[in-house]
Amino acid sequence: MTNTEIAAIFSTIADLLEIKGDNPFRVRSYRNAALSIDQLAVTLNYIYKRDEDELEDIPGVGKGIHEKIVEIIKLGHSTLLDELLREMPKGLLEMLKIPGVGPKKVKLFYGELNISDVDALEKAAQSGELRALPKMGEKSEDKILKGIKNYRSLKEKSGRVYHRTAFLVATEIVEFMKKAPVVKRVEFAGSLRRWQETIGDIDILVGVKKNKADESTKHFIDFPGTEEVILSGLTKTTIRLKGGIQADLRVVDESQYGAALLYFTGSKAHNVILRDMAKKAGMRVNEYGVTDEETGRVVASETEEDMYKALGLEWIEPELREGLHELEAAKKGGLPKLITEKDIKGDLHFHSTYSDGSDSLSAIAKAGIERGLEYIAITDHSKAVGIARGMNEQKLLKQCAEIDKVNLRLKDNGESFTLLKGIEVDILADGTLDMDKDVLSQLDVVVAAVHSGFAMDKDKMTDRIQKAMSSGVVNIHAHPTGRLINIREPYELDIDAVITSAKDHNISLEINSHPERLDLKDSHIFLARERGVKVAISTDSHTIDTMPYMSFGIHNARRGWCEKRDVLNTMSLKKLQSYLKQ
DNA sequence: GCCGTTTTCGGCCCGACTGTTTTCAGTCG
Repeated sequence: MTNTEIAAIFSTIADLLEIKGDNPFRVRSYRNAALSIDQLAVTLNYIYKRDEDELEDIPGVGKGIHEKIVEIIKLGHSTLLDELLREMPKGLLEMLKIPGVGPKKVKLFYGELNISDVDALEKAAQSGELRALPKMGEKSEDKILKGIKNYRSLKEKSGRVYHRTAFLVATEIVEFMKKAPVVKRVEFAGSLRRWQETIGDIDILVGVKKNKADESTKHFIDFPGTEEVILSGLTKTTIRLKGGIQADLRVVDESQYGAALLYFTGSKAHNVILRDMAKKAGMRVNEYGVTDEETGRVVASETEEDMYKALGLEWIEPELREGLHELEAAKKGGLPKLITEKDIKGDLHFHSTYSDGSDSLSAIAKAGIERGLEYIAITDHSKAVGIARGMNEQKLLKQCAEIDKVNLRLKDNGESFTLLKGIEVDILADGTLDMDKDVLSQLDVVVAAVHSGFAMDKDKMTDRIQKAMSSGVVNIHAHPTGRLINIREPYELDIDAVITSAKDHNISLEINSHPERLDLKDSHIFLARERGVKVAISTDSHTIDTMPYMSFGIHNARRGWCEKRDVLNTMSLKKLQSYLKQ
């Protein structure tokens, strides 16, 4: 069973215990453990096999959850969950997903009216049965009906959107908010600012001059993309946009902007740990500042730097704020110096008209120069990928000759830009490469990837990739897990073993920057980096229009704690060429 | 159920908004 599946079991246990009215701190423990397990870079199964007791090194996992993990690994299910599901129907869990319906309401509806799923809840709300219950009225019924409608339309779209999708809308909102004269500062916060791969809703933070909150709220509601105002108070407003995404606005006094930005950037786990640390130091942290408990004086609020500093911490990059190791590192002054956009010197995965790309070699070179790159590796598909017009040996050699010509012309024109000869060669089902080795060894860079046989079992797939890695000609292993976010699960793979092989054969793992791929994902990047494996941040562009996607890969690398030295394509052309030759 | 620079018990982040009530519980982030 995967970490995500085991995390889901604990999360479900937490929901059911909460409906039952169990100790809220026990509920929180299961929820924390679920979060922590889902963010883990190694599999629970791997830890269990290596040394069972190490399970308790996972934050939020103690004796009780340790035992339950072992039970799930051994039996394939949890007896506690089975028991809870005998007491309460599964449909109650779905009811929790309706906005405005929480555990107490679910318990009330189930206990008093025997409502056990969303359909029954809808009927009861329509017939006006719910208003007979304590603390329920007509408005509550309306709210639930609306909530059910939204839940159903979102369910079709999986609820979370790609970072890029949310980013484009959020940028529009930010620009719109800047037009209001009362708005002194505005930016997006939340998972968007942390560059999480998918986004649940958009958080916008606005700083205004004293007592000007309502003007900015009015302006926000007038955003042309607004479909419906869900709630609106003095400092907090939520709207639903026409595409279905929800956007939250928070308005604070500009003198408290840093405190609010820190708070609304999160993550929740980061905030919880931060507040706990503050508490131990006699301070209280909220969205308005850091307060010294003893004197009652606010000691920081204006900037994030001030906030962290007041707690004895370095400023932490948003991408690191996941409540994993960053606060400990900040305390010791041991935060990484994250890679930035300007560290990138080239792109090592690019398709041209020689396979399924839409631009010519010279157009790609021109675009590379315009973006200030030193090099782009042309890596078209090999023949196994028929649908992408993959190349045979002959065509590849022909392409190499044209690359030489383009490079000569660039040199004559005084350009310091080079196209590298490369390929994205297929790793066939048996682990051999889809191209003659003698031809491959003539190239500057060989990118290898799996494009078929995704349903292979875990051991076979792992062997297949390891065999390709030991071929002696591969430099980069592309989109290592094959996932498409929200579309296709990664293929079964022992990522630990693949990272070890990459290290043994000095192969770089790709961070594919396409917003639907982001493969490797953040936690695997962290693991690779820890083991000393370099990553290559590539766009896998099929048109020059997607070259800006590099930015998504960079932020993903930052989420994996990558510094400049961890990334292959931060090397200058000269360095890279001698590195690849070795 | 977890956790420990006030350790093995007694805590556990903090505040806004809503709807239903007359002071607050429930939900959300």
